[in-house]
Amino acid sequence: MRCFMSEPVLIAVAWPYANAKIHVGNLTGAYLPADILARYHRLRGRDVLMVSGTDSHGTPVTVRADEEGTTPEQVYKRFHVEFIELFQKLGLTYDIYTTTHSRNHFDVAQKLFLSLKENGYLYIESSKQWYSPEQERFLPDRYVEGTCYFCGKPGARSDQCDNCGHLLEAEKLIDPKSKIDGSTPELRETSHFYLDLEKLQDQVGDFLRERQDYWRPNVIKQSLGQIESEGLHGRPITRDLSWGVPVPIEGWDEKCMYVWFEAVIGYLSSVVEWASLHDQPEAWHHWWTNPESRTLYCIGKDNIPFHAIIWLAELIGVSESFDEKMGAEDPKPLVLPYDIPANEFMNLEGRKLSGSKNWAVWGLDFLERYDPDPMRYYLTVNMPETRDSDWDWEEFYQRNNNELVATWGNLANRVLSFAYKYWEGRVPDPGELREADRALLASIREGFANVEAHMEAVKLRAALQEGMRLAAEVNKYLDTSAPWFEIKEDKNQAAKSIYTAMQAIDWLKVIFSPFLPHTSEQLQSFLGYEVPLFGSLVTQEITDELSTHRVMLYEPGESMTAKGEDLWKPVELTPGKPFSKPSPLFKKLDASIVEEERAHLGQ
RNA sequence: GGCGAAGUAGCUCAAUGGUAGAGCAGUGGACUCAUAAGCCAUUGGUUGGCGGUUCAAAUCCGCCCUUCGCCA
Repeated sequence: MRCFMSEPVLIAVAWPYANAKIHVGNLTGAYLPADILARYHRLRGRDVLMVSGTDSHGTPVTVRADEEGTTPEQVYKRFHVEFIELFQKLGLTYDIYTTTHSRNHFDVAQKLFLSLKENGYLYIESSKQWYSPEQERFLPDRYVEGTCYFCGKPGARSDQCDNCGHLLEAEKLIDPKSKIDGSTPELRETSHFYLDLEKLQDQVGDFLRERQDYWRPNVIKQSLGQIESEGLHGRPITRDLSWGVPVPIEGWDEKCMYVWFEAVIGYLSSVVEWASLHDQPEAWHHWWTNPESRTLYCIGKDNIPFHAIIWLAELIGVSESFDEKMGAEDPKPLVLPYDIPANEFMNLEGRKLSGSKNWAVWGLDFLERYDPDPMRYYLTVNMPETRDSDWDWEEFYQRNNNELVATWGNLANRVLSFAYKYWEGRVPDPGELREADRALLASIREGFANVEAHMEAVKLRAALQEGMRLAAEVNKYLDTSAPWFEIKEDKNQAAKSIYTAMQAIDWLKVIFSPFLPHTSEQLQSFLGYEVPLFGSLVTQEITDELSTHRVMLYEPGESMTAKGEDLWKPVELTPGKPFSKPSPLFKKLDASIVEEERAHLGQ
């Protein structure tokens, strides 16, 4: 059983939707920055929980299931299993990666829905929707096609014409047909619950205004801009659909909650699930009702309104009612977002990513040919933190060879090889350090503080850049002290140089570990540590009354970060300590990969 | 159409009113422990365009162009 004594940090990661593979844009936008933050906070000894899961419900999943002649559940599971495989290979340390299709999520989502209703933030309104008499069910807009009343072209969806771009009113669509069986649907009156955003808008606006100085401008201004220009309006949060979380009200069990309303609740339900899987069912409070808790939402810019407005409004509206429903004697409100460091998008070779045109670099496909750390490196130095960025194979190749291999990997290799050769695999004893040695170590020490500042501000590319600058500084130091000369004259002098460089590498290993965990662990073992920095990822099948679902869990195990100590600081390397013969951390890539990879695009 | 973000060296990005900088690429050099890696030096910019405010603008204001996201 784990004890939670330290500062709670919840890393809430966007939930991938179960109808498309994950590409580098998804990774750099949300999933990778989340893991970098999670690992950093773990190193600080904080009580980190990184959570997410597959967004499994909604119309697109049912559309695909219909097309493939299978069930929505099978469709979501196929993607879900692939997502987990990718995250595991890339080393994304989700404490729990689950799904919205679980009994637990249903319970939590329904409790939250009822809390909002009881607190007066839901209302019912009726509208006209397409209904298929043949199938005896309502049809989503995208199931109905007809002729556009603007441009006269057939094949227009009932809500929008792809030909002329006009938004359409369903009633006016000419000759509507169901895409499923070609039958003619009719418009019928139907009722739905709406989230009363008008009632919550002042509280949402005030909350955002208080965070103007440290949230990213894109997030704050977009949300406030909408509130201040148009104001917020009620939004329907239920659907006439069977694949989803049923509305928990008598007479409404034919309807489901709308995915955008329900999936974000996963940030809460996954923590509840994590707690119960670890036999500490009350532990979710540590992150969700504790005023000390910091919740960071890692998302892409397309998700900003759902998090900075709608989810925020849900949390404010629920207040302590959810805790009450969970049986708390002294119920507390849910914790509101500490930060939402949304990223922009990543393009590919100058063009927008497009799954349907195969204009994408797919995560799993990439990892069949390359290692995870080079991908993590390139995606971080190119992270779209302030504007859209671009994946360019030439640049990937250059940065891998010039920066990872040449500056950092080669530094570790040259120093450890030299030390291994002349000191028989033991850390040399430096005696008293010289001025230049102390100066180098002082600047790495300063590096911890610099990188820390960037990490706390979620400026990950600047943080990694600082790490590389420090690695270059060690290279410069070596060139000046030139231990390969010293060794010929006076081995004691060389011992000082090599000890200093090894010490620097040991520290840089920590600084780089949130970004490059696989190679930092390799260094950890080369340097003779018996315990790894981080734990490992495992999967498990969970069966509940609803279904069976796979979860991925992070297990701290016996790792250094499991102890809850602050490891983000220089620790002295013991002279005489045994270490092993090193091998290169990174592979040098051949220039030919650029053309090969480019040839695959768009095929 | 409304809201928002972005446009700076060949490329990727810094620089919140005070002489436009860094890394990579390019060019030149000395060295050899290391994955021919590393180190030193160096070329390169009408800051998307036009206008305005100011002693001073990449930065503030207005209009326009281009790209992207959300909403209608």
